[in-house]
Amino acid sequence: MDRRQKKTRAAIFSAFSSLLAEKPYSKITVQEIIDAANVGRTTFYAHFETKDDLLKELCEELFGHIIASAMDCTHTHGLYSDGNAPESVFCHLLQHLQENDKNIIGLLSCESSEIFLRYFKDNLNGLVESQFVNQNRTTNTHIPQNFLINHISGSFVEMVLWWIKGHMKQTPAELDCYFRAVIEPIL
Amino acid sequence: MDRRQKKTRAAIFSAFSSLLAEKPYSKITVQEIIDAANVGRTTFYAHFETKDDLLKELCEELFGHIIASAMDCTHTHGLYSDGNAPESVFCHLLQHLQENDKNIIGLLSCESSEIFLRYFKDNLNGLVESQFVNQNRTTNTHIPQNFLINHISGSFVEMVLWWIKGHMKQTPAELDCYFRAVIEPIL
DNA sequence: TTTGATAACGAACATTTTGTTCGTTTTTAT
DNA sequence: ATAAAAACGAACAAAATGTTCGTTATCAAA
Repeated sequence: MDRRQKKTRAAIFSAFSSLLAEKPYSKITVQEIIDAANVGRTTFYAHFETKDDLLKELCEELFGHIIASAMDCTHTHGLYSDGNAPESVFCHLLQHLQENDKNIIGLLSCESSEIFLRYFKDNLNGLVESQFVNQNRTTNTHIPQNFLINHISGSFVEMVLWWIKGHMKQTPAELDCYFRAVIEPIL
Repeated sequence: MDRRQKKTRAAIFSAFSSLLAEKPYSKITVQEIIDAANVGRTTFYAHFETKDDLLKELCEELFGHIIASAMDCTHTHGLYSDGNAPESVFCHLLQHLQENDKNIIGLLSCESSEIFLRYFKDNLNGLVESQFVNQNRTTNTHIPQNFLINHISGSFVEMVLWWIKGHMKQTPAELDCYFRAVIEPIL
């Protein structure tokens, strides 16, 4: 990709993120994004069709990154299969979040966080599912597998939201411990 | 409240709900709501400040109803404290949803369902919390109580979403059974 | 270092949406 | 029957959207 394109793309993402920190998504106008990013009106529309499109692309950049990294992680360690190794996927994810790459925390704690959470969960669902099918599970056969998958990824995302809303007082390891406590008993 | 006010309020809510079934919240204009509801522009703005305000009021009407009814339910039965009575609060909630009063299912299955889910969860959190404090719990003291509260209401809401997205194949009793299976082990 | 391609730019534009004002008509509650 | 209040519609300014077009600046590759 052309260096200029990368630059404006980054500028728009950055401006958009900043704006999200101060006002809800619905109140942000394209004009404001343009001004904050210091790009021409035409340029904005050359990159993104609409504001919604911009949001979608930002999410893909954000979560594609994190989930891909977690995917690698699951190749070596299972979901939670091998004892209590701190290298569990969920702990890995939490650490990744804590590093706050691309200001993901800012976005997950802004007024419009639900939008991002939904993207997050959709991506996570795929990851959890891919892990589940590789596991030969014996218990709880009366409960649909995709119910469990949904429960796990849903709970995780809700936990992350709780964590961030409480200003991230806990360490990833602590959180992981909590999460184990509510998930492992049902596996 | 004046009969005329009730009528226009209902007409606007109804029109808004119908529109949500066909397009996402962000793409719905006040003009469309006005046209669908057959009310004057001035009238709309006499009732609601903005589209967001309309959404908020609708949610309050929807969930205030359901949660209040569930609150009554918790006075007789505890959260899940008394064995496996089918009259548990969660089962009650699910039944209430299934009745589809005020087309709540339509709203929870539309493209913009996340918005409603968030309101739902916020209301539910209060309900779960009020039940928790009345319980003298002994186990899992190392896990923060509000983590558990968040986990329970979060999981419930995610389950409801999963249920609706799968076209509500399960009965409320079945769902309640699944939910018990993932929640009771940690209580 | 030239050069052809392409990205960014800004000004201008029609169109849509928003939110408000005001005078009139209709409906309500008493 | 009547006074109060609600609904109405037309008209309006202001703001936001999305597109066009000709110009300028930057890039990548020869």
